[in-house]
Order: sequence, then structure tokens, then C-alpha cells
Amino acid sequence: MKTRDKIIDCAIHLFNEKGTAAVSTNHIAAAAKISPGNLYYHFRNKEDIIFAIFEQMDVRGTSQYQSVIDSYPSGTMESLEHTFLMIQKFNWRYRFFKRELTPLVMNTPLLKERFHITNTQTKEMIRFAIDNGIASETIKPLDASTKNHLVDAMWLVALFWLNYLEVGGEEVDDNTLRRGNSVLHTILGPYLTNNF
Amino acid sequence: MKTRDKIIDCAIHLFNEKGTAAVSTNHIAAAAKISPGNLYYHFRNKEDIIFAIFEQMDVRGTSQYQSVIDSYPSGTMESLEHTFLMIQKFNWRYRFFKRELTPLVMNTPLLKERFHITNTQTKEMIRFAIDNGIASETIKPLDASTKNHLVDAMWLVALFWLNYLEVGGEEVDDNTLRRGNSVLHTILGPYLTNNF
DNA sequence: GTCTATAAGCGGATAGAC
DNA sequence: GTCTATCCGCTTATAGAC
Repeated sequence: MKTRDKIIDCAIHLFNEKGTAAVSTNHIAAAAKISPGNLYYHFRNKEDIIFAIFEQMDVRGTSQYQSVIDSYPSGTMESLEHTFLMIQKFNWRYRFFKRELTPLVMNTPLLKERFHITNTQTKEMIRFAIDNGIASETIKPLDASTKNHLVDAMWLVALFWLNYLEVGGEEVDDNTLRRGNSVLHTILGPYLTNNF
Repeated sequence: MKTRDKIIDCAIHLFNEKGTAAVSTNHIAAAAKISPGNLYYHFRNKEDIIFAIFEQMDVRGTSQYQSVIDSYPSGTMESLEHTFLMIQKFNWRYRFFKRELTPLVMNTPLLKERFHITNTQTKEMIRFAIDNGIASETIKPLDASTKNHLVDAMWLVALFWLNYLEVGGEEVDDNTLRRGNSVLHTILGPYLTNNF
């Protein structure tokens, strides 16, 4: 394994354990069993490492999303559920990032810019899925503003469900993740054609 | 103004501007125009200050909630809307706390314990409001799990709407806060008796 | 690419005078 | 209650040898 990747792996692990603020570049170097100087050969600073982690997340996330919609066509309830669970497992893997999402995005200009792109794309995908649902008569026709609010509601739940569980002192496991899915279904359900 | 309160005020302001990690006790002391030593006379450390801020939030929040439900009986749509907007304005005032909610709650045992109480109480209030809505036939009868999921959905939106706006690069103003209200209405609307 | 050594600075925290 | 002075430890970051 390349040193650069080893650094990223150890950083993810430590950040998930203790949060980015409590983890120094020295800690990361020690965990990766390299010298502090070596770490600075590969990265300019901690921010740079965090940004590299974000890029990894972004690339892997896109490819995972692709494999879900290859298996379950967009706009079906199956694809919705599998996408949601995929996102949650993903968020868990990089959980420090979602926990500190707002400060990280706000205080790092580069990250802000890049996250904004991903964020916008994701909302467009949700909108696209809803449109497909309407076209295939899974979802009832919606006026524009209701559709916008549903996109917001669904993306909000997907982004923050993990945080919601953690601040509530709940375990993150299959049960609680599935409950997130049920919450999503409670929101979307009344807008489905065959809900009752 | 008492020194202790001056420290708390300056700390809130600085934390909101730069986040808790970037603000040292020295910065707070300088902003409050007192010596670093004096700060340590009033608080054991930074964590202690954050906890004091949480207590202030908690006390003021409870009293504000009281004045809302004194004006608008629990279970009406007016009370829901006013409560939501009140919470958002409140979250904005202590916005650093909501931005860093998960790390703060997870890494501070004392805060974890206290937040858990508030969190549980709030969910009970939402449930109480829904029950009142059902009793007064504003809300259709709900089975137990749907009710649970609605409580989760509504509290999730109330807790994280500000974060949702900020990570999306949106301004926090009357417009976007009202949009949060609309999202809530899109979620709850189909469960109302007179929605359409 | 990787190491050792180290500079420079900051943050947390305390002692002791007033 | 408030100040000044100060100590320790840690973190970031770089220089230079291998």
C-alpha cells in the first residue's frame, strides 16, 4: 500500500474516533508508522488531508450510486430504499465528515466549492428520481413547489439521519438505519399512487 | 454587566464567527477585555464555558416555548409554525452549537447527558402536539409507527434545517426559514384532515 | 521517499501579588 | 475579583542528511 493511501486510511480512522480537532498530523504519522516529516512530504497540512478524503468519498460515492441505479431503475421504491441505505453506510464509513459537515464546509473554501457541486448534483438526482416516479405513475403528479419541498425533505433526511441518531444517543445499526428508511417512507408515502 | 456574563456573551459571538476549535480562552478573554487569569477564575476551561452557554440556551428555550404555546394552543397549525420559526431564530442565535452539535454532544459527557434530556422532552412535546391535533380533528388518526416516524421527521427538520441551508450555501433569512416551514407542511400536510 | 532534529509559536492552565 | 508573569506541552512546519 502506498504511503499516501496509508496516511489517508489512518486519518479517516482517527478522525472517526476522535474528531478532526483532536487529531494532529503527528498522531496520523504515528498511526501510519511514518515520520512527521514524511507526512509533510505527501500533504501540505491537515486540511489537505481532509480534502483528499473528501475527493475519495466523492469518487467512490458516485460509483456506488451508479451500481445502485444499474440494479434498480430510478423512480422505483426499491431504488429509493437501496440508495438511502447505501448513502447511510457510506456516511458511516466517513462519519467524521458528516458529523462536522457544517464547520468543515464553511471554514474550508476549497471544500465549500466542491461540496456545493456534489450537493447540487445530488438534489438533481433526487428530483430526477421523483420525475421518473411521476412518469411511471408510482408517484402522483406534483405541483412545482411541493416537488421542491419533497426534494429538500428527502435530502435533509439522507444527509442528517446519522447525526440525528447520534445526538439522540441511539446506536447506528441495521435497525435504526431502516427506521430512517421508514421515516422517508412516511414522508413520501402519501404522494404515492398505491400507498393505501 | 457581570464578568461571567460578559465572558459568555463574547464566547457565543466568537464561537459563532469562527467555531469552537479556532477560539482559545485567550481570544475570549481579550474580547471580553479581561486577563486570561481572570477568565480561569470564572471557568475551569473552554468546555466549562460551552456548557454554561448550553444551560443558558436551555433555560431561555424553555421559556420561549412556553410563551408560544400560551399564545397558540398546542396542536394547531399556527402553534406548529410559530414554534418552528422560534426554534430556528433560536438556533441562529446559538448557531455554533447546532453546527457542531454531533461532536459537541458526543465528546462532552456532561453535555451528552443534558442534551439527551432536552432532546427527549422535545420529542415528547412534538408527540403531545400531534396527539392534540388528532384529538381536535386537525390531524387524521395515525397508527403508532406512523406517528413515531412523523415525530422523527419533524424534529429532524427542526434540528437540522439551519445546517441544511448553510451546507447548501444558502443564506439564512426570513425567506429560507419560511421555506423550512413549507417543508414541514409538505411532510405533515397529507396527514391533516383539511389539507386539500 | 523517508528519516531526524529542531525552530517557532500557541494554547491551556497556575501561582502569587494587589 | 482581577492582574501579571510564567511554565509546560503540544502542534505545525521546515531544513538537511540519507
